[in-house]
Amino acid sequence: MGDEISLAISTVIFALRPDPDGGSPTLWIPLVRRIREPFLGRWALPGGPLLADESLSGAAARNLKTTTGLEPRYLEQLYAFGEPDRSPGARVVSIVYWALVHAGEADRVAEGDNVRWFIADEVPDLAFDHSTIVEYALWRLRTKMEHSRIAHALLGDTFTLAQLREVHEAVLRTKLDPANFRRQIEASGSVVATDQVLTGGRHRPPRLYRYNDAVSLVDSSPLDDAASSPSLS
Amino acid sequence: MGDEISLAISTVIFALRPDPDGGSPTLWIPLVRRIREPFLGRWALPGGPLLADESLSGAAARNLKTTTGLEPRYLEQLYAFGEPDRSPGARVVSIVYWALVHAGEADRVAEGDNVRWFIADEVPDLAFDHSTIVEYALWRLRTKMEHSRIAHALLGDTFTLAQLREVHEAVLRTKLDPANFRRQIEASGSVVATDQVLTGGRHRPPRLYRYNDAVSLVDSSPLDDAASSPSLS
DNA sequence: GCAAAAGTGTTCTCAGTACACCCATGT
DNA sequence: ACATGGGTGTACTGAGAACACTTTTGC
Repeated sequence: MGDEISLAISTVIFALRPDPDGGSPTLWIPLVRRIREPFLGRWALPGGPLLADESLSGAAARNLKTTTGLEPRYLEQLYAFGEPDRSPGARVVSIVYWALVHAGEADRVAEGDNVRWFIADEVPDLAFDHSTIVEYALWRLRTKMEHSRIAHALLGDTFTLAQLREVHEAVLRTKLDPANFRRQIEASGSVVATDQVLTGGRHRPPRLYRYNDAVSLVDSSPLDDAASSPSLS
Repeated sequence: MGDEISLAISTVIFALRPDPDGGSPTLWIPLVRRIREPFLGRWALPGGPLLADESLSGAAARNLKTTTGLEPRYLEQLYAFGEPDRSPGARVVSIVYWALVHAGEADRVAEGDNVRWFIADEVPDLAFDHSTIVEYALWRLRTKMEHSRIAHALLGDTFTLAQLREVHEAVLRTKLDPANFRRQIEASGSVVATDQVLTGGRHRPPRLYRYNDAVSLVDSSPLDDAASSPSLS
C-alpha cells in the first residue's frame, strides 16, 4: 500500500459570548489541548477520526459532542487541508467543518485544563496549521454573514432586533445603523414578530422576534442537506 | 487499523466550446470511462489517488494531466464528498476540485472511446455520485461568475468584449445587455484595451482586450495560493 | 421631566437596467 | 446604400447609507 495517508475531521466552532472587558458581545471559539505528540500541550481544533459507517458531517458532529459536548445548530463543511508537511512525521488530510452554536448551548462546554474558550481574533499559536484554518473560518463566517441569514444560529429562540444587530456587529466588527438594520431584516422576512416584549431595560421595551422557519438560513445550494442543521433534537 | 477508508482526488473541468447546433458557445466538461468495477464502462470524473509527497491541488493537477492532458488556468477546491455508501463495496472519500480551461487548451484533449466531451447540462448518468458533483460544480461556477472575474479563465490571451460577454451568457444562461456589460467590465478594471482590433466580421471591428494582472480573478481569501493558477508555465 | 433606546420618515447616492441612438466596417 | 454588430448617452428603478425625528418605557 505504500505510504499511509490518514484522514481526520476537525471543526471550528463559533459562539457569541460576553466580552471580558465589559464591552459588547464577541466571537469565541473553543479549543482543546493536545495530549500527545506532535504538538503535545498546544491548543488545537477539536477533531478526530472518520468512522467506517458515518458521513463526514456525522463525524464532525460526533467528534464535537465527545470533545466539547456541543451540538451545534449550524454545521457546514469549510475546506480540506492536505499539504504534505502540515503534520510532522505523518501524512494527514483534514476535512474541516465550521459550526455555530447559540449562547445557551455554549455554556454547556465543561471548561478545564484541556478545553477552553478563546476570543476568535486572539487565538494563540495553534498546533499544525490550525491557526491558518481558524483565520480562514473567520473569513468565511464574515463573508457569509454579509449575504445570508446565518446570524440567527448564534442566538436563542427569541431575541430583540438589537440583539440580532449585535451579532452582526460582533462578527463583522462594524457598527450598523439600527434604523436601516431593522428595515433590512424586516424586508428579508427571516424573522417574525412575537406578541411579547422584553421589559427590564430603562427604556422603551423592545419587541421579541422569532425565526421564520419558512426562510432558509442560507442561499440554498444543491447540497442543502449537507449545509443544514445536523441535529435539531 | 479497522476498516480501510481510502482517499481520492477528482476534478470537474469546464471549457467553452461551440454548440453542435450552431448556436452560441456552450459549457462542456470532459469525462473518462471507467475501465474497472464498480461502474465498469460508465462515464466518470477524471481523478486518481493522492500521492505521499504532493498537495491536494497538486494531485488534482497531476491527475488531470495524465487522464486528459489538460493544464487548467484556474483550479479550486470544490467540496469533499464522503457519504458511506457512495462507492459500492468500499469506503472512498473524494476531495473534488473544479477547473477552467480556455478554448485553445480544451482542444488538446485526445478524445476517444475512453475520453469524451459532454455538454455540462446534459451529462449522462455518471458513476458513483458524480452526477451530483457535476450539478454542484455547475452551481458553484454560476454563483461565482456573478460576483467574480473568473470568466477570463475560459478565454485566450486577447478577446473582444463580445466574446467575454458570450462567456457570461453561456455560463449564466441569460442574455446580457452589451452596453451595460461593457460599462461594468470597464468599471471593474479587470481588462485593459490593446491597440488592436479584430477585423473580418461584416461590421465595425471590435477592440481586443487583455487581462489586467493587477486585479485578482477572485475575491481574495486567506487561502489565495490554493485558489490561484497552479501552473502558468 | 429626562435619559435612553425603540421605532418611523425622508433624502441622497450609487449600481443595475432598459433602451434610444450614433459609428465603422464588409458586402 | 444598408445590414450588422461595436460603442455611447441617458433616464428610470431599487437597495442601501445617513440622519432627523417621534414614541415609550424606567427612574
